[in-house]
Amino acid sequence: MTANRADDAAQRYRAILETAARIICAKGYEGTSMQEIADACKLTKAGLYHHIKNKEHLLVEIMSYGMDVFEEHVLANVRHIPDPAERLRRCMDLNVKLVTRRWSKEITIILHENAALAGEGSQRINARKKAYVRFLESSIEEAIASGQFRPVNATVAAFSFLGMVLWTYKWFRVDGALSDDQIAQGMIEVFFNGLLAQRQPASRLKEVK
Amino acid sequence: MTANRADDAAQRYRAILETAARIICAKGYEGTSMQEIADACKLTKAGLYHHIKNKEHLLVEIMSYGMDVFEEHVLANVRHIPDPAERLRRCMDLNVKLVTRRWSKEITIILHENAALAGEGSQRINARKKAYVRFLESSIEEAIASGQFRPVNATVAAFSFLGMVLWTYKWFRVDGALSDDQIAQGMIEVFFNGLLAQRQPASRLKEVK
Amino acid sequence: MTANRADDAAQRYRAILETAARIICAKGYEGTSMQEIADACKLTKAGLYHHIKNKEHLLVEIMSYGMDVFEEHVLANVRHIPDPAERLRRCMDLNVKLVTRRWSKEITIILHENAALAGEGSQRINARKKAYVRFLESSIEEAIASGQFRPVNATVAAFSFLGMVLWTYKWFRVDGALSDDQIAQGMIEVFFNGLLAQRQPASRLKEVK
Amino acid sequence: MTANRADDAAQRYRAILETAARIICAKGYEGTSMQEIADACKLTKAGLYHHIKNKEHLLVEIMSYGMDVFEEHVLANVRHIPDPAERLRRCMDLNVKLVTRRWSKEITIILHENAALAGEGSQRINARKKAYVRFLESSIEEAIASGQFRPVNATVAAFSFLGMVLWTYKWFRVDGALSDDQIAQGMIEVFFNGLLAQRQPASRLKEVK
DNA sequence: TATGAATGAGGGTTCATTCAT
DNA sequence: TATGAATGAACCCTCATTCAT
Repeated sequence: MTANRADDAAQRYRAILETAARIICAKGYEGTSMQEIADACKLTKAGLYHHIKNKEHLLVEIMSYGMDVFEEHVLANVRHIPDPAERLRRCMDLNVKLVTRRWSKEITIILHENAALAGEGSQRINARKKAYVRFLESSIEEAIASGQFRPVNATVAAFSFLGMVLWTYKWFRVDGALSDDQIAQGMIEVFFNGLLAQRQPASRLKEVK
Repeated sequence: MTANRADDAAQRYRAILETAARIICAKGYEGTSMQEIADACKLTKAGLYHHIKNKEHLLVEIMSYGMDVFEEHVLANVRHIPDPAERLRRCMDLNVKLVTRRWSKEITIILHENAALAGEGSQRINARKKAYVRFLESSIEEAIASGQFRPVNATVAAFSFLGMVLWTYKWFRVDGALSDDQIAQGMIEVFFNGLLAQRQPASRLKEVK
Repeated sequence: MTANRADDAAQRYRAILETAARIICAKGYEGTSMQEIADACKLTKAGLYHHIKNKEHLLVEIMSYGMDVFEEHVLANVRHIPDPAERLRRCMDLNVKLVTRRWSKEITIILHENAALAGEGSQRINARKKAYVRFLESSIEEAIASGQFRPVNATVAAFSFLGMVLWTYKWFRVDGALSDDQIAQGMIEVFFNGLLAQRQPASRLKEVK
Repeated sequence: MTANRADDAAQRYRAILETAARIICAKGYEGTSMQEIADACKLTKAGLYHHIKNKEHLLVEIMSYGMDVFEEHVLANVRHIPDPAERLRRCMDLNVKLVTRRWSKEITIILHENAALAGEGSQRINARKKAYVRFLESSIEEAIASGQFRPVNATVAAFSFLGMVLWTYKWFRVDGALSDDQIAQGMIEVFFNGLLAQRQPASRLKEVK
C-alpha cells in the first residue's frame, strides 16, 4: 500500500519529466516556459513546482535520466564484449537505435542544451559524456593494437563515430524512408569499411590534384 | 563619396552581425538579450534597432551570411571538380576547416538554432541546407555508379559525412591537441577507407555474435 | 487524563507560538513564510494549519501572548505601588529586563509589526498599548501633583520613558558589554536625575547660544 | 539645455524615491510591492525598472538619501559646537524636528527596515548609524570629563537619547496635540534635568522598597 | 491530527520593441 | 543616426491557503 503510494509518486514524477522532455526537445530549454510544461502536465505552475525544484534542476533531472537510459541500454550491453571491433560495432548499432527510438527526446536534450546548464549539475553530465568518449577512444586503440584496425588517430575516429551516430538526432524522422536498422547497418559499413571500392593509401588521399 | 558612405554602412552592418554572432554563439539565441548585443556593439538598444529589423531577422541575417560564406568557401571550390570521389574529399577537407577556423560562430549558429527560427526565413535556410545534403548524396551516387564507391546507401553515407564533419563544432578547441588538418585528414581516412585492416563483407558485419 | 490531554495541546500550541515568534522576530512578519514556520515546528504546512487559523491570526496570538506576559511581569507588579515615583522606577526596571531577557521576541514583534496587522486584532493590541501610555502619563501627573516631579509635560515624559526603554530592543545584545541591570539602572538615573551636574532652569535650556 | 535635461532626470529620480519612501513607510518594505510603487509613480512596473536597479537597491537609495539629509540637517549643524552639553542640546532639538517634520518618511524607513537589507548596502548604512552613536557617546564623555555631566554610563545615556528622540517616529502625529517644539523642549528637559524635583543619589534609586 | 497535492494570486524581474526628441 | 523613456507581455518562482485522504 505504502509502496503503491511511493510508486504512484515516482511514476507521476517520471511522467512529468517525460512531458517536459518532449516540449524542451521541441522548443529548446530557453524557449520553453514553465507555463507550457505545467499546461502539458495538466497542472498549474504552482502545482508543477510541488514536484520539481526549479527549471534548471528539471533539466538536470531529464539529462540524468537520459544518461541513465543510455548507460543501461548501450554501455552496459557492450562494455564487456571482449573483441574491441565487435564491441564498437554493437555499440554503434545500439546507440543509433537509442537515438532513433524511444529515448530520442532525452538524448536530444543532452546533446543540445549544453549552454543552459551551469554548475555542479552540468559537471556531472559532462563527466559522463567524457567517459563515453574515452570508452570509444580506448576501444579503438585496443583494436589498433591488436591489428584489427589500421593505425588511425583514435580521437578523430572516436569523434567521427560520435558525429555520425549522434548527428542522427538532427535529421532522423520516425516516418521517414530509412529504418533505424538501415541507418545503423549503413553507418557500420561506412565506419568499418569506408566508401572506396579500392582502398588508397593515406598519402594518395592527401594529394591535391 | 556616396560609395564610401554606403561601404561604411555595410561594414558597420557586418560588424554588428559579427558581434551578435559571437554572443549568440556563446549563449544561445534565446539566452541572448538585445541589450547584451547592443552593449557589445557599443550602441543603445534603440540605436541597434536602426540597423536591424528585429531579433529574429538578425538571426536570419547571421545564418544567411554564414550560408554565403559556406557556399563561397566550400561549395564553390568543389562543385565543379569532375571526379566525384575527389570532389567529396576536397569538400570534407574544406568543410572541416570552415568549422574549425574563422567562421565557426556563424556555422555553429546555423547548426544549433533550428528551433528559434520559424516562417519564411527558416525555410530559406533549410532549403540551402537540404541542397547541400542533395549535393553530397548525388556525388556519392555518382561515385557508386562509376564504381569508385561500394554500393552503400547514399543517404546514410551523406549524413555520416555531415555528422562527422559538423559534429566538430561541439568538441573542437582552437588550442586543443589536434590541428584542423589532422582532423580533416583523419576523417577523410575514416570516410574513404574505414577502420578495418581487413575489410569484411556487410553480411559478416551484421552478424550478432 | 482529559486535563492532561488538554494541557498537552496547550503546551504544543505555546511551543508553536514561541517558534513562530522566534522566526518572525528575526525575519519580519512579511519576510517569514508559513513554510519556514512549519519547518521549524517540524510540521507540514497543512499540519500547522490544524493548530492555527491563519498567518494574521498567528501574529495576533503572538502579540496577545506578549502583551499578557508584559502585563503579568510588569504592570501587575507595579500597578499598586502607592508612591508614583517609586512605581515608575520599578516599572522601568522591570520593563527593561522584560525587553532584554526572555520575552524579547514577542515584545519585539509587538513593537515592530504594526503595519502587518489590520482590523479588530490590531485594535485590541493597540488598546492595550495605549493603556500602558495612559498608565505612565497618569503616574507622572500624580508625581507632579504631589511635588515629587517637576512640572513637565506628562505626555512627552511618558513617551521619553517608553522610547528609552523600548528602543533597547534595537541595540541590546545578550552577549554585549552591558548587563540588563546596568542598562536599567542607567536609564533610571537619566530619567529621574537627568545628566546635568548642575541643573539649569528650562528657560536657559531653551536659549540658542 | 543639457543641464536641464540632466536636472529633469535627477528630479524625476528624486520624485520616485520620495513616492516609494511614502509607500514603504506606510506598509513596510516587504509589505510593499513594486506594482504599488509603479502605480503611485504613474509608471508600469517595467517603466519603473528603467529608473531603478531593483527593489533592494531602491531601499538602499532611500536610506542613503535619508542619511544624507540627517547628516546635513543635524550633524553638520552641531558637530562643531565647542561646548559638549550645548552640542547635545542642539542635536536633540534638531533631531526631534527632523523626525517630526519633512523627512520623517526616510528616517522611519532607516529606523524600521533593518532586516530587509543585506550585504554591502546595509553595511554602509549601519556604519553611518554607528558613527552617530559614537558621536553621542563621545560628546557625553566629554561633558562628563569637563564636569558638566554627572558620571553616568555614556553608552546607556547615548541610547537613552536615541530612544527618546527616535521613538517619536512611532507615535508623533502632525495633527496631534503636541508641536514638534514642545516635544523637543520636553525631551531636553528630561534628558538634562531629569524628572525628580529633588535629586536622589543613585544608591537610593536602586533600593527596592 | 496529519499529509501530499494542488491552486489562484501575486511576487520581483526581464523581454523585445517603439517613439518622441 | 542616435537616445532615454516607456510599455505589454512574459518570465521564473513563491505565497497563504485548502482539501481529499
